[in-house]
Amino acid sequence: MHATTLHRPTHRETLWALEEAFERGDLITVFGRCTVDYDGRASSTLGPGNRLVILKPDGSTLVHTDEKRTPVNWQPPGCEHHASVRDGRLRIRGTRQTPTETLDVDFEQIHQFSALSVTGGRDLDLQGSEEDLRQHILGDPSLVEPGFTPLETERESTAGPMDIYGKDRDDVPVVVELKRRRVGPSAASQLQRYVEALHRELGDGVEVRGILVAPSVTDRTSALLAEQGLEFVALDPDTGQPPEDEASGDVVSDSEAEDEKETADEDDSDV
Amino acid sequence: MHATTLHRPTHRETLWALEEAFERGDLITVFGRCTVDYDGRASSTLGPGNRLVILKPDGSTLVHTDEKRTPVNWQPPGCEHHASVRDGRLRIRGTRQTPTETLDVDFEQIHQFSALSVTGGRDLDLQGSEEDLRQHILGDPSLVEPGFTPLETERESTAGPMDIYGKDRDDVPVVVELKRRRVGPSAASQLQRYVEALHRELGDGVEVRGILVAPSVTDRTSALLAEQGLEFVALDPDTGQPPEDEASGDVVSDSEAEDEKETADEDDSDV
DNA sequence: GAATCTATGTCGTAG
DNA sequence: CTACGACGTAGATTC
Repeated sequence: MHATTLHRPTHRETLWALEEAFERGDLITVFGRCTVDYDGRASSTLGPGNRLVILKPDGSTLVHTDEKRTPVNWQPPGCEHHASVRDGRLRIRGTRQTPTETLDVDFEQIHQFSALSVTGGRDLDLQGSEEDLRQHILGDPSLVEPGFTPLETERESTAGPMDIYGKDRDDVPVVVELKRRRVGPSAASQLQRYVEALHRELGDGVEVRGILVAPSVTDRTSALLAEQGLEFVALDPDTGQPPEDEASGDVVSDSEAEDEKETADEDDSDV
Repeated sequence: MHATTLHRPTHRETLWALEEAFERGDLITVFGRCTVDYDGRASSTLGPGNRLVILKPDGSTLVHTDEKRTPVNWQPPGCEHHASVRDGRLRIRGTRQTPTETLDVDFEQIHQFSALSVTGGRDLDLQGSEEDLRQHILGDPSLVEPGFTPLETERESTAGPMDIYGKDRDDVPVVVELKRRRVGPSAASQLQRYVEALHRELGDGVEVRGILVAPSVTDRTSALLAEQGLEFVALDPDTGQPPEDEASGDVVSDSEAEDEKETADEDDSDV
């Protein structure tokens, strides 16, 4: 692990440092006053200002201002970084193909340069996804409704793959569409497409049910589902259980507060 | 403008520096070996590794590894930053309400701390958006089809607002849905929802046309549109013209190459 | 590569 | 606040 930092380097010093950092595969940050030009799927220009530019060894490029989670300009992974000095000014260019896109960062002044070696520990363990919800249901299909039997996941149709395909207690085909959060109209339409595709596949005379499973649903979407003869089942992706009624108050255990107290002593400090 | 950097600071030194930086409203970067725990809409844990942590004065928090454009963990704007030292270890916590979410970054080792004052120049000028496409069409409605007359944009319906509402040469109502890029099935469904809503509003006997305008369309979506009696018009959001046939080769002007040559001299350098 | 869908999507805007 | 849709969405998966 190493971290090199240059304070107020010249444009040319930064170019040298960039060359070495590219070579080492470092994660690079450049803080300075710059303009940004992007051209590709769309195009944009950004006037002069102080920004934090991040260059990752996988080709990702991020230009961050002091606001927002999303970079003001960027380049996705796989782009090629290229730095140059023209008329004494540093330019960092990121280019990619398919689609052809170019991002130019032109520096007026460089306040800080850093090259950081970032390695290891990249795998995230995430819970509460749509996949979790599916596992809950496959483990206990009656969560959808008593007598429901899943037959297939990702079953193909002309409208694309459906989340869960199965039959109800009366052997009526059922399409289940899962969403990890409150659903809007697009989810109802998506389910509708699958139901229609199955209708065509199995014959117009065959009944096909469509069930949308999500923690909750908006009013308009609820109406849309009713119109289309689709059903809704409320399930939480974390627990696989029907979500708490919003009227019920939160029950908070006091164990966490005790932990805080235990670890606090005069050597500890807060900001 | 200022930029303070600490090289291999202690956890406690970093805490002090954080306090001052929060106070000043700086953009903060902390590079170090850390673990990350997130709990909120979903929940996740991330084992030890070297990462770049960015704290913005608007409350945004980003944890970046050496890969991907998207941070491995984050907190959106509006969250509150809080730093503390427990048992000699720095913890940075970001919390927000609605929804309740907590992000904890626990440091084993801090390789570098920086506080940067980032101000001004935040306005981006972006071209080639859906709004551009709309302007092209309103300026020359015949781009959709000869005789088309736009009557309203963002016209409300029970299915939500439609991009352009108008009439064709025979006074038949037309819903136009705009997309800035190649469209998939969801766009067809969206248009279908609007057409159905208009049908109900104007009476089932009234003919309503739906036209999807985008640079191109996938095959399955094309079939979906045909089934539903919807139409497609190919237009490029940049030019407002029918997109080039993919068979036609790119015509590249050589002016850029000349520019490069002009500005290149022995003082200039590339990486 | 193209197509399709999920996402702790994020972001803007209207109600 | 919520709802709804756009986004240079990014990212994963499948074909």
